[in-house]
Amino acid sequence: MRITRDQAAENRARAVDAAAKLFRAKGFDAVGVAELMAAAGMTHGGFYNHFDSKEEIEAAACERVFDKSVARMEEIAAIADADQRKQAFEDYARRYVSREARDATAPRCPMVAFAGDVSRQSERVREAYAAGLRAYLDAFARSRSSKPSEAARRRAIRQFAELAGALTLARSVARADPKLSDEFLEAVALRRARSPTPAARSRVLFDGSFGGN
Amino acid sequence: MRITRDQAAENRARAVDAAAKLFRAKGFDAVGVAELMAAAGMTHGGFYNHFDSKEEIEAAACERVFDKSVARMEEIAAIADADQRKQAFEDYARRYVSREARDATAPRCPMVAFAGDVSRQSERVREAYAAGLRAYLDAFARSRSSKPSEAARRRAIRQFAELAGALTLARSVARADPKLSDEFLEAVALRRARSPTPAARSRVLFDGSFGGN
DNA sequence: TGTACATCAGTGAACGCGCGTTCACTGATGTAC
DNA sequence: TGTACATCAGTGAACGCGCGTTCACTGATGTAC
Repeated sequence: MRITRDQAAENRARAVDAAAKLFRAKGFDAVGVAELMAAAGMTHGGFYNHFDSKEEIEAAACERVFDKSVARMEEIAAIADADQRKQAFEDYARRYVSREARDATAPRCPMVAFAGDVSRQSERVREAYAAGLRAYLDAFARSRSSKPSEAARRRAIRQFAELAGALTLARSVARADPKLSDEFLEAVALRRARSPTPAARSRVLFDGSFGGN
Repeated sequence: MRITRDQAAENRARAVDAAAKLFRAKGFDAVGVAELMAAAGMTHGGFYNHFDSKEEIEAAACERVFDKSVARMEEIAAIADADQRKQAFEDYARRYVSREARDATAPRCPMVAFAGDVSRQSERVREAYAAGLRAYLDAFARSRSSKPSEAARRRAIRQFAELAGALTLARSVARADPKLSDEFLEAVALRRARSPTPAARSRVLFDGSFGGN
């Protein structure tokens, strides 16, 4: 039964949304076309009306995830007042390594979700990922500092590597060793604190889990 | 045709070795039992003489990879002279984010190879991974500093997150954007240099690629 | 605006394929005497 | 030490299953008059 063009476009968008979430949660290869279409409220047969292959929805979903992350980072970079921007950035970083971010089934950060898998995916997906990472990192560096320089960019890259690394490692042992997992989050969240009390430590992680996801 | 017990034990060990390499290169799910056995010079039918399931060889391979990494880290931690130990540790860190490490098909570091996938694997594999990460991180912290303290451990964790994060990110865009990939390696390798010349930069990355893999 | 028909988004069965696992079989090894 | 037989590591065919992809079909939509 044929449906309206608008309805068809909505159906495609729902499939990409479902893919964005499922791929982040389980990885590209562990999610089948039938599962994607079912999550979008359809059956698998119609998949190829919208996409020429599974590869295409992988790339589309990857772009979708990056679009959201980049938009969020751009918002922070766009804050005119330097102090306010710094505050917004630090809030972002604190939430990035919060328990809530770690315990989410599907990581919000495209790098945490995809970095390990993407080099084994098709060129199309790798290109979408690389373009996304470039845009994200640029916005990240601009959010951190208003004066662009090589040194500032290197500091931004190092800080992002630290954040993404810590969240990835914290997620990797979240179930098997929750205490070790917490250590990864705390070590990064407490970056600037000298010798925090246990209370301060849990406050940082608790606050980090607030403020939306 | 029956073979000697020693030969059988060797065959099992070869299978685990092959698995350690193939799983690091392609991830657990992308390597089949038949491929593992073929890499060890056998056919797939005999697999269940050695392992009760694919899960078991995944856990065994994970342990094997960690054993090597932990042993290497322990060697550094065991160096009595503080200056020599510091030097050995810095060499290790520099090689960790070298181009050679990035371009290796199978990452040597178990965290870089497995962190993204391990939370989706069976409990057996997750436990093997968590035990390995605990041992590795302890040795890493001891290599960095002889005076154990909470703060020193947090610094060690942060540095390891930075190293593993940078290598993971560098690998993720190695083919699609080699320049961006280099930036991740350089930003971490040049950590202590203030404003390095391009020559110094490439020297660091070049030296980093020496000293064995 | 109303009618007639071509279009095409979605359905569900079917395809070939590779996966993890099982199994009957082989024949040299390990063991009992 | 020599013989007889049970053991069992390795082989390769076969299994059920889920995957990505294809296809004949359906029927409301979009279009031409």
